[in-house]
Amino acid sequence: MNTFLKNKNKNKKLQTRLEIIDAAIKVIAKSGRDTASILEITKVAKVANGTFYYHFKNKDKLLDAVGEKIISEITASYEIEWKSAKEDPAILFANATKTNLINCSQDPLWLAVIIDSFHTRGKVPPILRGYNKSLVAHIEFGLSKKRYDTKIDDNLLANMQSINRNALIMISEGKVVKKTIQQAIEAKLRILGIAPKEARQIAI
Amino acid sequence: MNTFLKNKNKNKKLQTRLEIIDAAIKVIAKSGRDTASILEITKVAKVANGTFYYHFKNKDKLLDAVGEKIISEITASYEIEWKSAKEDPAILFANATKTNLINCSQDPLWLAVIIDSFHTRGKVPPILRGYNKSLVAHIEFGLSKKRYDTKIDDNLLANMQSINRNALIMISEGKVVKKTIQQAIEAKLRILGIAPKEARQIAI
DNA sequence: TTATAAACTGAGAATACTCTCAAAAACCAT
DNA sequence: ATGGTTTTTGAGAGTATTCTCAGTTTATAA
Repeated sequence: MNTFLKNKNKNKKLQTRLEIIDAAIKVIAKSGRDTASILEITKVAKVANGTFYYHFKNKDKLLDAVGEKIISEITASYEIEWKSAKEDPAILFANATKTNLINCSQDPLWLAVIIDSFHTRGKVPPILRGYNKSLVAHIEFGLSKKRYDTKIDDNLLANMQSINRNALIMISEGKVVKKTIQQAIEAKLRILGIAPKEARQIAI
Repeated sequence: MNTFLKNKNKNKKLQTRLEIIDAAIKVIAKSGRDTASILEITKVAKVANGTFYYHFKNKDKLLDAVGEKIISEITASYEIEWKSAKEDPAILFANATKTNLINCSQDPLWLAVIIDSFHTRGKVPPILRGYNKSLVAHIEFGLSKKRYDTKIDDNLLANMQSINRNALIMISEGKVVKKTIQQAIEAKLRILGIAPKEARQIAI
């Protein structure tokens, strides 16, 4: 069998795989990761139950794939030049938060899955894994410029993530996106040690 | 049958009920609300599976009872005079937060159950229900004294709760209690609009 | 001691879910 | 068309869970 055939088959296989992932996103958005069943996902994807197990070893692997898909969609056109030394770190950070929250809010289904991924015991889902690294870099940049008054530790990072999460929940419940994002930015900057009034200025 | 007998029987019934609730707390602390099974709970409580259904209509009712038990334990000796008009609202709020977090940390099992109760989709568990009311009262008091710079809304309350939750998670993971509580207080005051340095002073 | 109501028991019915596997279908180079 | 390979199918084995219920045990008033 030549390469062409192999690619043909690969594409077919890939397409079914993607259909299953899309169905999973729908079902997870509705019922949450834990309650979502393979049976319902395959029903939505219109494939047989066994097909699922041809494509994924188990439910965990599917959840990884779902997380990776959403991450890649969200971060696709998402690059912040936080290194540009001239800019105010607080403003860079505000912009990054805004971009991030807007990207997450693009699709109600992603929003639901991302929020669901915060409700996690144990293993951190892939959706959340990459986030801390860039967050730390941002905050370190601000600290190096003496812009913030805080220390970086797990507690701080958790609080930053929680503020994002709460903003996303508000958005998913129908609150005005722009105002909600402003509130999130203001809260985060205040925790970092920006003066209350200035934090509000930057957030607007 | 006279009252005495009825009371005797009631006590016996009550005791079994309490044993089931205690077992439930152990199992939920280990596996979380969703994964905890009646079967395992009755095994830990050393009663037959059927006994559970003699005492509780279903798992939901048990979870309510667990929440109520923990709440009542935590709030037993817990009364803050936030009305005392002479005091600084920020200091009162700091003390309330401290008391609350310390109370929650008394027992690792409660801690685990309370943290688990934050990981919730849908219906708010009873453990969390009462909290917002006193939180709002505190913040309103501070606003009336022009001490804070913020507005009260769902987002603010959610952020306050999240900071508590993150502190409890840190404590349950072995972080130093005192320092963790200080960080939580500092973060909450900063979000409310207290100047960064002053927030740290109050938190210490 | 006995009668009676409350409390408890555990087998099993009903349901739901994950995952396997032998067989069928689809695909495509020849 | 043929044949070999990949992909899909769905029945069902295995497991786990919730909840019911007919029958047993326990406590105690009389």
